[in-house]
Amino acid sequence: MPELPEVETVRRVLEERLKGSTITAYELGRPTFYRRPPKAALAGLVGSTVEGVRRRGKYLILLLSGGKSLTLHLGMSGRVCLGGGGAHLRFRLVLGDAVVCFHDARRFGRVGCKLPRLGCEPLEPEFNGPSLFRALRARRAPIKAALMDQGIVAGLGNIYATEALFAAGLRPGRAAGSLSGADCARLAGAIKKVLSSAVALGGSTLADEAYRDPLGRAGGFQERTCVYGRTRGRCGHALKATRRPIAGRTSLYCPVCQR
DNA sequence: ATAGGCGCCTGTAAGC
DNA sequence: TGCTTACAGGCGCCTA
Repeated sequence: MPELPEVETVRRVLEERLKGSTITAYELGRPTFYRRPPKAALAGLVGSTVEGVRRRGKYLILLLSGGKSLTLHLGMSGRVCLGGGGAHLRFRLVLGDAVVCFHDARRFGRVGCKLPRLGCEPLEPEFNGPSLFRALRARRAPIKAALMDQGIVAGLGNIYATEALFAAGLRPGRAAGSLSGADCARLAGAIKKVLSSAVALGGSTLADEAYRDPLGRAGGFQERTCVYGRTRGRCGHALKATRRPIAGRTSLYCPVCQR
């Protein structure tokens, strides 16, 4: 599912391909099927030039001329494709010769939404052991739920929260506020390491093929996971699932390596 | 303010 | 073989 590394991979391709292009038309998918983007988000779209593509957490932001911008969220199954058609078309942008399609089978994605309050960008320097410790100290929720809370850290979902907790040797069910400064330093480092390695590999394309970059290329991180999607950990130990799901998600961990 | 649960969705896979 | 059911999960909203 598109998390920070997948969205960042999409961002890089879009920025490279679209920067400097002017939007000549757009098209909405079946409006009875997909909720219409807010009118204000579409106003003045045609004629605007793409000045850059940003990412904030799991949100993509097209920066447009005239101080405008257009946000995209891929949700669970959203895919951005350069050119071509395909099923489940939600939104299409035409920029001269270039065409960008947003396909969204499960309809959890968003176009033109307002950004909610988001926490730290985990790959920025302001995210570190001390800032993570401050953000978690008063929390009683399980650490994994806190990591997937976009208002605390922006961009982590089930895959990368699971992998980061393994890398830091922490169990997903542990109360967030019980982590020491040293735990937080280790965890912040693990998050940066896992995310940057996943970005370098172009994200994760799982068995369901839900994610591919805008040129149709699969990611490579799924082959490097230690825990997620495995029955036996990369460490060689049998993995366990927490007795109850955390934040509604099955949560795998290694009972030997994670304490 | 925080935490937990539900509903939204459909494609895939497992189960009978 | 063909049907039904469970599961996947990001996020907004609701309640306590």
